[in-house]
Amino acid sequence: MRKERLKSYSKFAARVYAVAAKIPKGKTMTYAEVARAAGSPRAYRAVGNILSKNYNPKIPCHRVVRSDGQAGGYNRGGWTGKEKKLRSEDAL
DNA sequence: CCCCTGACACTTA
DNA sequence: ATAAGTGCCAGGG
Repeated sequence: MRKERLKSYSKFAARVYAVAAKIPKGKTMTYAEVARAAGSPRAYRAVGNILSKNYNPKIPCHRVVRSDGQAGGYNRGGWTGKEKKLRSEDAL
């Protein structure tokens, strides 16, 4: 049984969710930007970590990309074929 | 408190 | 351009 995440996330995590959910359509944010908006510009690592542990359906993780502009991992490595094309143009 | 893990970023070879 | 190493931060056990 996987660990139940419940709402045990800290303020930082909640901030990350808020920021990620705020990403407008046709736009992409890097983990660094999200971490910065979350309050810790150096916590881009924690952002990815929390995002992966606490995945929300309202959080378009595929819009969150790396500094290279390359997407990281959606759904813990589970990409949907359509999403792949979508994130190519980002729902353009 | 200590150790491990993780969907990153940056530098050097 | 690619690979490997290092540094950063937060969460969970």
